[in-house]
Amino acid sequence: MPSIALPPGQPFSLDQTLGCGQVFRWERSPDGTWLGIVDNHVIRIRQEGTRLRFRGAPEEFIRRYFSLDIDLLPLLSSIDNDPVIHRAIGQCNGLRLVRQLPWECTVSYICSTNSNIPTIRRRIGLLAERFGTRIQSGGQTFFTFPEPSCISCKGHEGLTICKLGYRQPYVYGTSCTVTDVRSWEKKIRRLPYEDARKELMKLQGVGPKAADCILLFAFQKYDAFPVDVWIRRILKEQYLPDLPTDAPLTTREYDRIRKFAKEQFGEYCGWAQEYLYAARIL
DNA sequence: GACCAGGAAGAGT
DNA sequence: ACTCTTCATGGT
Repeated sequence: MPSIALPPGQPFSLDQTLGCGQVFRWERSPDGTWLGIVDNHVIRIRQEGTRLRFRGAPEEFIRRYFSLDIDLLPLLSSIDNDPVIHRAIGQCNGLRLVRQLPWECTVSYICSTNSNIPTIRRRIGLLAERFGTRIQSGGQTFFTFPEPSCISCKGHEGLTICKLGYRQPYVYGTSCTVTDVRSWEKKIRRLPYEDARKELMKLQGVGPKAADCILLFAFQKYDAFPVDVWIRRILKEQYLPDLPTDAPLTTREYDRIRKFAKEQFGEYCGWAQEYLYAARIL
């Protein structure tokens, strides 16, 4: 089994990284081995101290997916600007943002609205089972995440068994809009954060929160700061006590929070968001 | 059964 | 440009 030696001074925690809620198609077995489907790879990976043992994809793919090329300590010290984020960083030692595939990430966060993580995971799994390509690995069957044309091929009723609820027409509509994933991806990647955000929000089912998640998790726009109910709660408790409690989050409040986060944490505020989110339960 | 979950669209104003 | 309502599903 191939392995990667993590260099000293380059913190990485597989459990923090895959367990923090940024990805939906990874599962941890009791012995600590994670199994995930990324693109057309069925990856099995475990961490033994400062060594990663893996199967199912080339080493370079693993390094890139887990952002092992990023020098984490300077990045963290750039956001480590107050006691609250300091504690979150301490609690989530070795958490890294991964580089998700844009199309899968987009559909995932369309499916995420007003839902909890287990439900989102189930929807993504159903989409793959229904429309993805079969992969055999280790005597088991898995499915890739489907291309847009595969999702839309049977009309929007074909999606019903995936139990997307009111998100079904959004996934269908967006699949019809993004016919050419490669050029779509290239177009978004080329744009700076604010422009890319506007472009993504043209897609059905993609609002401010989903757009920010897609930009942060799939396009490495690290100045994106997704605001969900948890982040809003944390910011109200720890930073902005005058935020309204339970009224629906308006565009103006969302933008105020984004602006605050950028000023408080800097150009890597998206990483701060993920540390705060991951530490929310602790 | 009420309430919540990594919100967004559409109508009405 | 703001406010209000509705949306489908599963877990607690």
